[in-house]
Amino acid sequence: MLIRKGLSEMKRVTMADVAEKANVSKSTVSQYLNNRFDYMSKQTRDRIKIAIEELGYQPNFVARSLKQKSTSTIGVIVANILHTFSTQVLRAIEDYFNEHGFHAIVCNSYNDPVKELRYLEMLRAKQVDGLIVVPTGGNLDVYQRMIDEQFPLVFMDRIVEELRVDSILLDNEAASFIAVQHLKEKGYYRLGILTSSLKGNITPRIERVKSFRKALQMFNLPIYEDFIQGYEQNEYQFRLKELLSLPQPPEALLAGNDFSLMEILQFVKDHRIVIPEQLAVISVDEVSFADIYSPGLTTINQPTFEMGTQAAEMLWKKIKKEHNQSTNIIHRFKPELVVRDSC
Amino acid sequence: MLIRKGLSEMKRVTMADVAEKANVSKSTVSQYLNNRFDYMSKQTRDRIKIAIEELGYQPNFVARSLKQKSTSTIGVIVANILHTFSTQVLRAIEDYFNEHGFHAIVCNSYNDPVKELRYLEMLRAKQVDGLIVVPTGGNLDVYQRMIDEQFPLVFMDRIVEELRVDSILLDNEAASFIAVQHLKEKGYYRLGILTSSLKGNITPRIERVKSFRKALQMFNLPIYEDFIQGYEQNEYQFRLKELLSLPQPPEALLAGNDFSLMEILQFVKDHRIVIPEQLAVISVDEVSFADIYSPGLTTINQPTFEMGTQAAEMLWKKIKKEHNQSTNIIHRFKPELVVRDSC
DNA sequence: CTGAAAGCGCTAACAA
DNA sequence: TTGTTAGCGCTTTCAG
Repeated sequence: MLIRKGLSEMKRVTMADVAEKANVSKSTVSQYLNNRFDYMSKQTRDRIKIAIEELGYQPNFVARSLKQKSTSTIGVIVANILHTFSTQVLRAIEDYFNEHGFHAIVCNSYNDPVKELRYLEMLRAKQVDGLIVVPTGGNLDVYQRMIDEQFPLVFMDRIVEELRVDSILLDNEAASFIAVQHLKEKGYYRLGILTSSLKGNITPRIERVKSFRKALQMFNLPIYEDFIQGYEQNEYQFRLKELLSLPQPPEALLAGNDFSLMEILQFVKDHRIVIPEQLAVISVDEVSFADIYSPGLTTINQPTFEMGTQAAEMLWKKIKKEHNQSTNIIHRFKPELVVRDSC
Repeated sequence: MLIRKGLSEMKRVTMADVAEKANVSKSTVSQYLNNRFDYMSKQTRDRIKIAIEELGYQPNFVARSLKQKSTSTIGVIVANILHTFSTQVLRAIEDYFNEHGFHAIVCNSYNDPVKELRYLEMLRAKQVDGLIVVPTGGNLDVYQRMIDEQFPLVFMDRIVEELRVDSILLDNEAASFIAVQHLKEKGYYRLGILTSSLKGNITPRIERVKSFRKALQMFNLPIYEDFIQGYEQNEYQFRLKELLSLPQPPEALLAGNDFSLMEILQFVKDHRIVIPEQLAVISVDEVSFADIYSPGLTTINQPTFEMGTQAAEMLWKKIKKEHNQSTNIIHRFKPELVVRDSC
């Protein structure tokens, strides 16, 4: 892999070195490396093989990328890799692209459009072949330019109304409907949904809240606006206290995401509330401990792997030009109800 | 960003286009982009600025990488991104490198040396500037060559005896000692440790089991070999059944990792065992639900962020040649006991 | 203060 | 069947 020169001078082995050693030209070596054996004599092939092994030659993909205008690398920008949703989706994307010899550069925007912009620019400068992103909602102009250029792009989890981009989302309406239907069947009457901050227009939160209301109507249940809330991180505990101290508190709560579920469970524990007798609980997003918690937690699961795989496949087709770039299909995935004992 | 040619021909804007438009040479544009303004007249600077904006020029990092032999990209190979440990470490690495304008390509080896090898080769071919890896234990020759070449490399979580590589690990001995000490103080006498398969020589598992025995000796507690086990994934439940059906079952169990903890809690739930009265539980690795579980789970936490940051910093110094490449310091991080109610 | 020219390592016509 | 040649887009001496 390295050629020793003089005492300690090192130099990377290049294709030229291989060519020289094998007594052929660079282009022949290039042919060899790209498996174009069609017109190559067994002899030269062997000579090249030996030369490569003896020198420990390893191709320089960067040079190849420059020439071919393709890096076999994609970029993925998620909000925060610490969220289960992100990791599972990432795993699926990873697995898919690795099958095709591609790699992924992973970035966290932390929901900050400024960070997002920096990543977008660097990733494009690094010539990634495509991008899968959970968009913050900012940087419309940058995305629009990408769309105009037909740059392969797929959004996940969120919709940006102004942009025509194919997007992968949960069918959030179905999630809310399933929850309400299940709760009604179980005999609960005063239902609520609690999720993270509604500021910032995060699609899944907005959609779940909105369609929760719609579902209540549809199932002829009363709508208590107090029970339909997006809380800031630090207000959950005292707001829950208020909520459950009401003369007519909610009988059942839908946690709009795993974070909200944790907060609810924290409150339940601190106040020795019995689930489901005193408060029924159901949540969107599976959590690792749904099974082992007592009582088992009824959850509405997102098919995260399928969603990640689908995003990857769509991007792949765009990269390979097998797919029209400028569609904006919203792919909705059905959530799945897993009934346990919390409602 | 694109120049329209004829009817629909598109062409990426290059430095040459900017140079032409601004009436300067490519090298001047290059100077500009690299902030070498020292000897540049205000005029040319402005002209270049305008030309860049009007053309929507974006530098091609690949070309730059080829010339400079540095990609500002590192590779990270973890066993499985779905593990909490991996995500947290990854986050820390990400954050650190982004501060320095670097990006990370993330790969999952799934503990498979063959996959690991493929990744190593591709990442090197893509000319990453350094590598952080949780090694499978295979591919010794490849790593040895990297070491010989002084390629920036840091290991995490596992030691490969045969290789001189700087490594970041938990002080596993301390973890076992803390557990045994705490359990003894709480009055438990018959102690056990359960962890994942001991085949495959995975450092943390081996070390935790080994030092658990040592700790028992040190604290004058009896050693029951039956209670010191590495189970395969599918045998936990029936082995636990055997274990807890013994005339003298363990009074307390240390879960060697989060996976083992889940299995224990599953068993506990299925058999209505009361923690800590019938069985005390403590675990290495924090889990998200330690607080909200009833009873709260006493855990021995790894400082994952610090570990990730340290790995990143070490790699950074090696990349920047501020650090000797060929040391093999094992950095041990102290775990932290968080007492809750499960023992 | 700016430009000319060589070259990073590889690919791909086109020749031979 | 193999070699020659001309770049890919950028950086970097070295001249001017």
